[in-house]
Amino acid sequence: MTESKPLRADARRNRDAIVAAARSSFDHGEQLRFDDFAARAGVGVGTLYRHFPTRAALAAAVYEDEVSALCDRARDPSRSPGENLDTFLRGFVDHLVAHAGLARTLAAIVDPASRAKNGVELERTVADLMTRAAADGVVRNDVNPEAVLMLLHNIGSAADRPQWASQSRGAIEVVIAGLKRT
Amino acid sequence: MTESKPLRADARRNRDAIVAAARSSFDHGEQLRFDDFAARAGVGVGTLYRHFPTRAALAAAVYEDEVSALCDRARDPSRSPGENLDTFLRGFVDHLVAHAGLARTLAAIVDPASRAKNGVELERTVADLMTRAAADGVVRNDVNPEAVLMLLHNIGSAADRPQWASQSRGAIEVVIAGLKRT
DNA sequence: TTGACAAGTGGAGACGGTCTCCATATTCTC
DNA sequence: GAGAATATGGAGACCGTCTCCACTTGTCAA
Repeated sequence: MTESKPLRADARRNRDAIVAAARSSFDHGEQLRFDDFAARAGVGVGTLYRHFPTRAALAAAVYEDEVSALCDRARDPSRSPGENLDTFLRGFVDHLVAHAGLARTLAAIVDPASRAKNGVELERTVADLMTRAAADGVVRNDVNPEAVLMLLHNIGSAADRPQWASQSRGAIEVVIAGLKRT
Repeated sequence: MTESKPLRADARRNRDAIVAAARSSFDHGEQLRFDDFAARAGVGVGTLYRHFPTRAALAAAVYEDEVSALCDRARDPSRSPGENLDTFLRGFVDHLVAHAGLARTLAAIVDPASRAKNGVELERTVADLMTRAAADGVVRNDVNPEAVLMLLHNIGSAADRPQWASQSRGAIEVVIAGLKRT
């Protein structure tokens, strides 16, 4: 929401270190005491609490970083719009599969509000990729981006089913094929 | 599972008092410290922990009592089988509506295992009521009890939607009507 | 009834995770 | 480089959770 003040250099550094440490231990499926995130990041507990008053706040920051990283990689000027869309979708699923522990942890901790907030950025990204690819004539223009987003969401929220990894890759290929102009 | 040893009289009394206290505070939506359940029941913490090692264990006991009470009231010899079935179904929903807080709390705490365990008793009761009513010729005999149970289950798990109470009563009337022999 | 043993009790206090507080340190601004 | 603003860290307060055991109560055979 409020992007407010620019952080002082050292504060920014510490914040980033904390988020990185949290991301890593979430990803490994570790169940840490909240204070331990501080130790992992090499900062004091006070610093941890100033930046992230609760576990959920920390998880939200990790989640936001994940979404941003994904969205940033979405547009590569050296590729065609159609390739960008395909690459993004495959990359999305690959990322989820490679970090299933992270996906599970975030699904369990992140609260609906920040989930929704970051969903907006994702939606904008997908919509943009689809619009460009459609303008280029390679994908259909009668598909709602939200429909695609819903499919992605369904893939993500099934992260604890057996066979999930292979099923996900199969599913995203179906989506990619389904988007192609016939 | 293991019904094991019969409790000593005082132990039984204490256990019942704890469950009653828990039921009451769950119902009121209170968020008590675990130790406080003991105080409410007028027993020591040690007694609470011996009977219920965890919050989930306590919730499971409350849940079991609820289901048993519901099932016990199911068969009234002074009524016809058809009336018994109708009464049971309406009573089920009335009970849920009257104790929405309890339903919510139990839904949040009770673990799937004990949910399943008590589900069996419910299913037996419903199946029995339906069989008798069908033998009496007042309801159809081509409906699976599990289907009815599924309808009941969905009613219970929607306990926090707005309009839930009136929608639930409407829904159960549809079920009752739908079961009648045409 | 009573004695003796098993069963059950209560609550002080150990334990451990969460969070606050503030003297000190670092960065920023001019 | 001085002063203001900002950020730090970690000792220890705080507060639920849970254990432990000296003591009480119930049970039952005699």
